[in-house]
Amino acid sequence: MIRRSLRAGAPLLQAMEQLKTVGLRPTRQRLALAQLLFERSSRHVTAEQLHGEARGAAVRVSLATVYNTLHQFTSAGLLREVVIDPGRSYFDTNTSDHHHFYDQAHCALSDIPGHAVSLAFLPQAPDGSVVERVEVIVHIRKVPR
Amino acid sequence: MIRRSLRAGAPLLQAMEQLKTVGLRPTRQRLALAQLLFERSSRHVTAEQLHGEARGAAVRVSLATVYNTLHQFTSAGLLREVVIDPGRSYFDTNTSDHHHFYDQAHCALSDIPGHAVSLAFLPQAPDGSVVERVEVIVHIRKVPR
DNA sequence: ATAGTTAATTAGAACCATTCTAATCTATTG
DNA sequence: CAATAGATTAGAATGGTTCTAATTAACTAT
Ligand SMILES: [Mn+2]
Ligand SMILES: [Mn+2]
Ligand SMILES: [Zn+2]
Ligand SMILES: [Zn+2]
Repeated sequence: MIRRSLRAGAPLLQAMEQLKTVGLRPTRQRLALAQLLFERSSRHVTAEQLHGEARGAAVRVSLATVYNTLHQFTSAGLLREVVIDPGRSYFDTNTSDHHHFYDQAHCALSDIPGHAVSLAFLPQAPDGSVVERVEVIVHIRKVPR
Repeated sequence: MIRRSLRAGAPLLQAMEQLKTVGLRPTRQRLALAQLLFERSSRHVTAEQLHGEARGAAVRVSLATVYNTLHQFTSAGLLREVVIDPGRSYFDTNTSDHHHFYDQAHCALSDIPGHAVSLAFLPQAPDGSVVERVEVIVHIRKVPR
């Protein structure tokens, strides 16, 4: 018990810190979801997936709260929403500048480091608007080896 | 009446030609939708929008047929599906190599010619897969002038 | 032209990810 | 320890999309 708490202490404290700095109350549910999301690196999860993981880890949390939390984390800059699949949103724990490979047949997203793609634009943004973000999606397909 | 038929003849024949070459029966509904889609250049429409236009043009067609037709046209290479908005698919009449500006606040899509964007890749596609298409989405935001 | 065959259309139901509601609970503050 | 603002929740509602199975229309062979 004690040993487990001690081990779990570091990521939990880190999660509390994160939540405090973005002005969200560190509730049991948000702390648990933050740990599931951020203890591994670079994840692309759907709300249903994360809800399933929470249940699997014996964390009692409603699907509504999972949705609320994912959106709050996104607004706070802790997550990024990736819209790539009609009718399903992915949430990306990698908020650094990067792009994606996407295998549509397998609904599989993987990262491309931002520095690995360079692009030269001619077109200005339409008059009266400003560029917010450039997103590059490389659609790939599995082939027999 | 006659004058109208004669004028409408050209695009209608063109639409029949298109459908025939992709192996789809030129039904009243598909011909009407093809005309609505292709008589103007570079459109980005949702199924509901196109259905509304058809109704406005006194074309009797069900929403199910609009969906069927959009997907068939997409499979046939006459349209391209653009997934950019969670829970809404756009169909693009421009099937040439090009990219998009997207104003999320106004759900407004506009084209960027393919030749206006050049990119230098370092990353290979993951092992056992091949690049199918590279999609660039430039997220823009309207600013006060 | 006609009949037979195949494909397309349709209304309405079903689906399903997501959002909403309003009641309950919890963290925070004084 | 109140009082209050904020968070969670079950379950209903939403809305774009897909499905179903019955009807209608296009095509093919005669
Ligand atoms: Mn969202
Ligand atoms: Mn689709
Ligand atoms: Zn990513
Ligand atoms: Zn386009």
